[in-house]
Amino acid sequence: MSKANKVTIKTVAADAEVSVTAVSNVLRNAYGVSDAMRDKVLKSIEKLGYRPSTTARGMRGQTYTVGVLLMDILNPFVSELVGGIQQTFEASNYKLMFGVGRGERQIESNLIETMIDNRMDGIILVAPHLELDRLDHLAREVPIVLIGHHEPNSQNFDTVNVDDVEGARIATRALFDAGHRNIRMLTLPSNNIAEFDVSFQREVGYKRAMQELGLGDAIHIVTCDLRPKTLEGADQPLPETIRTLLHSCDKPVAYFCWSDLHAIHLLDQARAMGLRVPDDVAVIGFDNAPNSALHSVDLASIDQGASDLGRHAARLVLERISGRSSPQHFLNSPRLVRRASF
Amino acid sequence: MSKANKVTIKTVAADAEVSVTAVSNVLRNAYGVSDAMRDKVLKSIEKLGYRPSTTARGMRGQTYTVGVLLMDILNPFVSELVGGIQQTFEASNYKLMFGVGRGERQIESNLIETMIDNRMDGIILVAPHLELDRLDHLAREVPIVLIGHHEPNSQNFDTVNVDDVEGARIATRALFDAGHRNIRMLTLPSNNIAEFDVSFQREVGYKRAMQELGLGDAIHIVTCDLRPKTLEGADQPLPETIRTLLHSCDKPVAYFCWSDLHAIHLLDQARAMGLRVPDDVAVIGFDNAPNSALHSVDLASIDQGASDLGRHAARLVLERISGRSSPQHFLNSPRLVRRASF
DNA sequence: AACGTTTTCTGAAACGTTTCATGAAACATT
DNA sequence: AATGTTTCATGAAACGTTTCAGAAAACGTT
Repeated sequence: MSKANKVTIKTVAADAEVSVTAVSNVLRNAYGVSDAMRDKVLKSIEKLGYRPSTTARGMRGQTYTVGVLLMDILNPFVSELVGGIQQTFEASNYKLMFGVGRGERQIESNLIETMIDNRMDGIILVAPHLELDRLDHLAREVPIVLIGHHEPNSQNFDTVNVDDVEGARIATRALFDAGHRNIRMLTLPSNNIAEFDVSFQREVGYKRAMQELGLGDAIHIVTCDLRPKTLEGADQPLPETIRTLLHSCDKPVAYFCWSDLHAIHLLDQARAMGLRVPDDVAVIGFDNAPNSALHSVDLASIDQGASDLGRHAARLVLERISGRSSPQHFLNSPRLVRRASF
Repeated sequence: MSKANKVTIKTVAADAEVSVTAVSNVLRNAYGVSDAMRDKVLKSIEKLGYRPSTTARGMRGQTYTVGVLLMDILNPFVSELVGGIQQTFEASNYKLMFGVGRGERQIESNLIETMIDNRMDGIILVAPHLELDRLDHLAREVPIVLIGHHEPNSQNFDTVNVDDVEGARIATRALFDAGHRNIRMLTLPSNNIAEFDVSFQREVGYKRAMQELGLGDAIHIVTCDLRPKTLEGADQPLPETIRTLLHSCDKPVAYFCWSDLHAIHLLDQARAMGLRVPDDVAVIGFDNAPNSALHSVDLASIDQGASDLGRHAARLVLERISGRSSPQHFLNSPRLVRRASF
């Protein structure tokens, strides 16, 4: 590829007739550069179209790059989140790079290692499947902020979440207030769930609400897996499981779903089976995905304020990069978006 | 953060009692290392948990990292694409890093620069809004493969596409064969569209099919913008525009939509307005998004074979990294997925 | 005028790799 | 036994930054 005409910090220094150090100082607007100096250097940089090499920077100082590890790319929650993160970063001079973990521990771990190998200045992890000690270990190497992962007592990294317990409570109570007593929760199989997972926290909220409503004996949690990652498409709930579920349960029934990912399919299958919504089957989901607002879906859902979460996480990681070491744990308030599904 | 115990290539060399060069050679399995040497070194690497620093590598040789620039993250087509890319990369020892351009030229350009600053070994661009000369310029710095961007004669980079013209023809003819004569196309406003864009190519295919079917006089292309990027959520078509569209046109009408992104909303609004599908309004989309298969959507669509495209692009970029310089332009065959929407 | 501060600037070392030039050892060919 | 060829191993230079230690200049204070 390219050859000679590579413009480095040396080229700039020569052109501006100053030292290399001076250019570096201007670049990082370090202390002790005169206005005259800055002008000269900036002019040369502009003229030559100079861009500092991130790899070279990484050898000594910062890379001005932050890594974001996403579990899966098609989750609508993730899209909104990313928007929030980007918004905050636009105002900074840090760059964002993303990794896509596809929900597999091994890939996630590799990606985090890669980010560290790239000397990224900080890392935002979205709903990682990693244990506390592993996270603590990583946090010793690089500032870490978690989104969608509950470790409210961790000392070495920050967390940003919606109050999942409260969100589940709100949904469950809303179903109750609408007259439902046969209220179930649909979530992921427990073999994939740990206490720090959002779905676990939502189960806690559901159970707590049921107790409070005097329905402790009616607590009923059913599970439905996502389709195995085919790499051919998005994660989708297994439609057969959902059909069986709907066939086998007494009507009327109300479902609080851990995610719109499931809720939309539940609603869809219910309608396909000719069940009346919300009279026979009522549903409230979680995440308020864009598709939930479609007329032919019309799914009520708990909104996390994902872009808010993204903005907060971005702010926190930038704070940590500039020195903060005390942990912060942010909890957003969930909001019920009412639609005709209950 | 971390302190002394940093394990570098020197540490490994010392531990294995060999030269630094030897370790480097083993790492890149270069020519001329004895089995004994390799064993010793690998053992030390394993023991010490050594990982080469990508930034340091970038200073001289390769970084073993490939960048992927996505336009927008929530497009279902993108998700499938990424799956395909990742699948191919798993077998290599190259890593992937993603950038999200949100369809804005400025952000896209910055991200590409960032990837070059990071000395990435190759770049895959998904539907970028960049002109040929700019791309040619970039291709001199780094191997480039484009997905969803038609420059079939470019000499300096590869392209990977579905045959968009043919896809549009298939859809248009399918509507014709179903008895429709009032066949329109719904696409993006032309101010955002260039000849290299997939939507432009689909327009070409639509027009060509109409000509072939003797409906040249009935060619009718209508446009609908996507919602301004609020950063608060996904791109969505403007519902008002779509409603106006449906109100104002004679029925029965058939729409070929440039993307399911629009088609799903068109279908949704049609049903919300009480129009009969497919008798009053027939629709065929493009991309075969996962949601199109929902019972309450049931949208026929042109499938691009996105994961195939991803695999091809990945292969091509790896080939270019290992030296190929002649251009390759791959065209996938589109496939109509029949559903009740027409 | 002498002295201490502060500001502004610089050369050189350091970061962790890869690559280059070179040489020693082993092997093959006469 | 002498000579060429391959294989295997190495020390040192190079990559493009940041940072360290310190010099020169400007400024304030006595």
